[in-house]
Formats: sequence, structure tokens, C-alpha cells
Amino acid sequence: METYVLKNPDSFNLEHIFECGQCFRWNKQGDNTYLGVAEKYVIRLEKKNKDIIFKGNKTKNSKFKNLEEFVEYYFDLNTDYSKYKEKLSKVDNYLDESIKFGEGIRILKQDVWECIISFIISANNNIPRIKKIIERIALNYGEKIEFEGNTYYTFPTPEELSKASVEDLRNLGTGFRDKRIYNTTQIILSNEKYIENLKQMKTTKQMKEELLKLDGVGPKVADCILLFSLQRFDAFPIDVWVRRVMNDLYIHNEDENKVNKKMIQKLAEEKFLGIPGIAQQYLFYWKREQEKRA
DNA sequence: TCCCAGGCGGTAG
DNA sequence: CTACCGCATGGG
Repeated sequence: METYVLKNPDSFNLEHIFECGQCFRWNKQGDNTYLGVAEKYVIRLEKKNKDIIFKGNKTKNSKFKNLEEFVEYYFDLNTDYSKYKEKLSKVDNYLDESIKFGEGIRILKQDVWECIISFIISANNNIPRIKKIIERIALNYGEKIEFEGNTYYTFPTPEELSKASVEDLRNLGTGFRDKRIYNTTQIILSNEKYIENLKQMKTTKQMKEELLKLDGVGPKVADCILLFSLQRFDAFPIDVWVRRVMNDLYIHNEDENKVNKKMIQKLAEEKFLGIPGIAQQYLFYWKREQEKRA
């Protein structure tokens, strides 16, 4: 078991980070800590006074030297969010308010492969069920990690997941997404450098075109992968919540379902100073929490 | 029972 | 190119 303490961090609120819709494997515990599995680590985060205490354990296959190194990477600690918040706050009162509401949001640097499969599963699905399916995949095909006397499972590698047949995937509750997961696993497995090549591409557009070739990856899923695992802050995933908040604030169409995606995309590009992905997270979190409390 | 959920792929026009 | 439809599954 490893421990790491982050002293008085800026823009770092556990609820904001883990409930803003970017991840599926982090869960709030009864004692207000957050517990999750990421890369080859299982980690518990606890806020103590102004500090964040990380405790975790990993498998032998982690690419990271230690917990500190992983935390620095995964939570993107070298990115200064105050600068983004300052810029976006000036856009208008809505952004200002949503940033005040979710001031502690950070966009995680999640594993690209896990993100691809997770968001393929997200299509026409609800969040509790998405989380359950991902947990079942990890339980059946991932690697064990012991922590605090309990057993956790990593998200499987492409090699590990390739052991699942289409039928196996169906039996995990993936529904019609079974073939998409299977096919995409095969594509990525057949190109050893797929992820590496993707990361090296120069433009977001180039990356997106590549992602769209994968079975089960359309425009929205591709944008989620770009934003949540490839640090493409110019990606702007439009889901029902983003459509709703953009319509409510800027477009005012009677029927939000009739609002054209292209119109929203264009508006985001014009308004959000080249970092619409970050703006999206504040707006998404703000809107969803409002709705939950209503 | 019916409806919906962080879309996508396929097909028709 | 856009518009629509079917899709597995489980919870409300």
C-alpha cells in the first residue's frame, strides 16, 4: 500500500471531479472518501482539512513508478485550471456561475483504450447500467488487486478482453453493443501501435477521423474519448444534457430535441475561446446537479 | 405495461 | 447529405 498527500491543491474537489460525468469507476463511499480503479491502481481519496490524501495499491504491470507519479499524471496536476476559469468566467454570466458552482473540476487523463470501450457501452444506455457493465467486464477479464482487505479488478487490456467472445460479451449485459466491443477490440489488437499512433497525431480532427473508424464510435463517443483521455479540450461532446443547457441558455428553441447539433457545435466554437471541452464540463455539471436537486 | 437511457449503424430519400 | 429506425437490457 502506498500513500501520497497533496497539500492544499487548487481546483481539486472530489465531488466535482468524479461527478461531472467524465468517469465510470469512481464511487463515493459512506465515509465521504472516493474509491476507484484506474490504470493498474485502486485508490482511495480523502479530503483532510485542505489536503487530499491518496492511498492505493497497484498490480505489477503498472507503467508508473509509484502512486505520486500516477496521481500527478491522472489528475493532470501540472495543468493550471485557474487560468482557464478566469478566461471562461468572462465569457458571460452563465459560464461565470457554472464555474463558481463547479470550481474544483479537473479533466482526468484516463486510459484511452478503457475510454473507447466505456463510451461504446454508453450508447443509448444509462449511467448506473454503464457502470455495472464495466464492473462486470473488469471482474471477468481484468487483473486482481488487493486493497484494504478487499479485491478489485483492473479494466482488462485489449489482450485480456480479446478472450471474450461476442456471446460472452452479450452475457455481461452489453446488449446490442456486444459486436461493437468485439470488433473494436480486434481492430486495436491487430495494430500493436494503435493507441501510440493515435496519441501522436497532430490535430484533433485527425484523431477524430481515426476514432470514427472503430465500430460503435460515432461523433459523440469520439468527442468523449478525445476530451477525457487525449486532452483535446477543443472537443465538445454533445449529449442530451449539453444540448439542453445550450438550448436553455443560448438558443431558446421550444423543443430542445429539434436543435441542430451543428448549430450547437458552431456556437461552442465561437463562444468558448478554443476550450469548449472545459466549458462543457462546467455547464454539464451545473445543469445536471440543478436538475437532480429540482 | 410502457418508457427511457450520455448514440450508432444501416437504409432510404 | 440528412432523416429516420431498430436495437438489448434493466430500472422507474
